[in-house]
Amino acid sequence: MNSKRSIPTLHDVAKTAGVSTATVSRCLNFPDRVSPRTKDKVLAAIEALGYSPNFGARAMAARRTNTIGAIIPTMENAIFARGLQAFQEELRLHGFTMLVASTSYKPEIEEQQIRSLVSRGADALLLIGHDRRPEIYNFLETQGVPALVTWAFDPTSRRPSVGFDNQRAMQEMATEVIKLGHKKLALISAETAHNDRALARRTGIYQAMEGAGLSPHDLQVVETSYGIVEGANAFGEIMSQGQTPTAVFCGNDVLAVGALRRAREMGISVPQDVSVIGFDDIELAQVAYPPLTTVQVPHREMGQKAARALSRLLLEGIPLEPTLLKTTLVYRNTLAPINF
Amino acid sequence: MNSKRSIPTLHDVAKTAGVSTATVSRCLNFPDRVSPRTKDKVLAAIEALGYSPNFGARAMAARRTNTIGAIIPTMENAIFARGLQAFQEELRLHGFTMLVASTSYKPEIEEQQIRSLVSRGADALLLIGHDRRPEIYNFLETQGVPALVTWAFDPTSRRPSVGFDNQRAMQEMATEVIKLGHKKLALISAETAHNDRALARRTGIYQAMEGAGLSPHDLQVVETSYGIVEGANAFGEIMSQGQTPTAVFCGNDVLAVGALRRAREMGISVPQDVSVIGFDDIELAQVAYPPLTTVQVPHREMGQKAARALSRLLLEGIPLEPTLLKTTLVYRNTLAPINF
DNA sequence: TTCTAAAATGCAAGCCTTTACATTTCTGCA
DNA sequence: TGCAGAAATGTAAAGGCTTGCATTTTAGAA
Repeated sequence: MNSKRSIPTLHDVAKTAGVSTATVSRCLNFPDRVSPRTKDKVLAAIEALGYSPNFGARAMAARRTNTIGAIIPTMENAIFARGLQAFQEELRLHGFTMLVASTSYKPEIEEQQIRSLVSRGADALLLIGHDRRPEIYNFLETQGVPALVTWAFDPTSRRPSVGFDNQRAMQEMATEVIKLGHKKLALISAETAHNDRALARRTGIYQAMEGAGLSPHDLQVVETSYGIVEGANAFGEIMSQGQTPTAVFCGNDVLAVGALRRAREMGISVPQDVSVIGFDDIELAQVAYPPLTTVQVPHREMGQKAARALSRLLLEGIPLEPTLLKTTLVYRNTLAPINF
Repeated sequence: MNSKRSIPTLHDVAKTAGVSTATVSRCLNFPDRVSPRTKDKVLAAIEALGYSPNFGARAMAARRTNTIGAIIPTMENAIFARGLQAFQEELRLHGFTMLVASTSYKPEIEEQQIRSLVSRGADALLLIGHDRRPEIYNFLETQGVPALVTWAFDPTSRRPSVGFDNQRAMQEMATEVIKLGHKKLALISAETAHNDRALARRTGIYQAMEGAGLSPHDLQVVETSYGIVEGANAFGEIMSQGQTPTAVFCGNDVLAVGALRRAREMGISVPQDVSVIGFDDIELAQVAYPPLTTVQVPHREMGQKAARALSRLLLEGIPLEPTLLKTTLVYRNTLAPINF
């Protein structure tokens, strides 16, 4: 019986409170345009009926959903989980809800997800990295859905982003490493195919090498997918070649932790025999043994600022501004000078 | 000019394709109820116009949003990130999108978020744990929004859940620990106030102790909030008392990793001087040093099964069934017998 | 070729809220 | 008390899609 009673509508509330639907609507959306007496009646009716506004109708009439979509590779990567968490918390403060979709790093899935979230009524989108087909950007434009790029900052791109300069950050780190005397280098990179962040990090190393007069051939690059085991295998591969490097950069901390583990298994001491450098500074980095030298990225700050920028755009019409966040080199125990 | 052109509607597509709106709609929703020739025309029109269905209208007309809400404490906790990731992936396979909200472990925020997601049109909800006010469950019922509880399994509750038995899992682990000769125990617990999972885990230890004839007084309990540092501090507190335990249970792996770290700082050897036991088996546990003995929980499986159950309910009307998932004891290097 | 049943398509009524505009009710002052 | 202007409230249209039902087209059998 209870379950058969249909869901109460604005109309029911209006009838119960003895007012018009317009008044009830105003009560909800502009409480001070309504007299206190009426407001009380209406709120009582809402309470009594257990009314909750119908989302579809609301979205249609108001032409907005107060929902923002976020499309990331995967939440299992702590950097995205952390950033999204901050993003969502900040969004909530401004009255927005977060829709989440993931791509497993596959561009086709990302396209689908973008379309899906747009047709799901997202008022705006958070995207990772700049690298996608222009058609997608066009689609977003015709649909009138603004998109903000994060986790990357490309000064040459005209699309606004809230992020950090992957290339510069890695270049700084590599410069320090080279200063310590390292000349034979390796990089365990995430797959660069559709990942401008991974690409930028690699480029950063090349630039540092060039600046120090090293040949690009002195960097051995292995690309691998994401995961501790994958990092371990890549490290194993690198260290079984003839010419072993003295410093191994890793595209992210997870790969680095894998490298560390394989090093231990192979009886290679870090940093005595080889230095290992991570990227991101997630929790894992400080828990790893030995604690990992890495590049600290302000993931939470990024999520928060992205949310703020988007709310301001949607609520006040303030256009998105490119925002560059700072990264920091974190020296822990996996990097040592070459003449140890 | 381009940007001024308004967003195309179903009607525009119908006109362009020379068919009725009903046909276009069917093309989108029941492709095989439409002749191939017509379908081609319509799809071409959709493509040409860059049409994407209006969500609000769709939701209103169809009385559903194909959106499922998930309300978790925080994505920064890897167990939830992992579970949600699997949840979202599976949801996508069935055509649903995931709305995410987080509570920071605060019941008031959870209530708000539940209301918020319901009014955001969530067709169903994923919730963590059983413990919440009956009013909330009533609200969900009047709104006709089914909710599925996860991360917990309470055989006495009539609400369906897809989860595991926290109490039983911890009891099994504690029984093993006691078998190894440990008699003085400690527990670094997550806050139990609004967390039935934490409570159940504690109860599990008490039950194992009772089964082995130990007094409840032989378990020293410290409650703390989530975090590595928090775990470290709790461990420090426990080990500075007169009566130090020989085994320290931790409510989760993160706390355990903190304990491990503080142990090292204090010069306490694990497991020689004291055993440390985690819960969850997240990545951190295997990376920790020494690798952590813990309880493996099938987070991904849980997310996936929850998604399946909910899709089946929404798509085919198959009611939710309580589903109990198995946990496993994972022996690594932080647990040793007492007469080491 | 004609007829019938099935398949494809069209028509039009909702779905529930917001909001511009119209109307009524106050409030305060002359 | 009467009146103007402000405040509160009401009326009704609009918003884009789905879907039950009606109609047309098609395919296959006679």
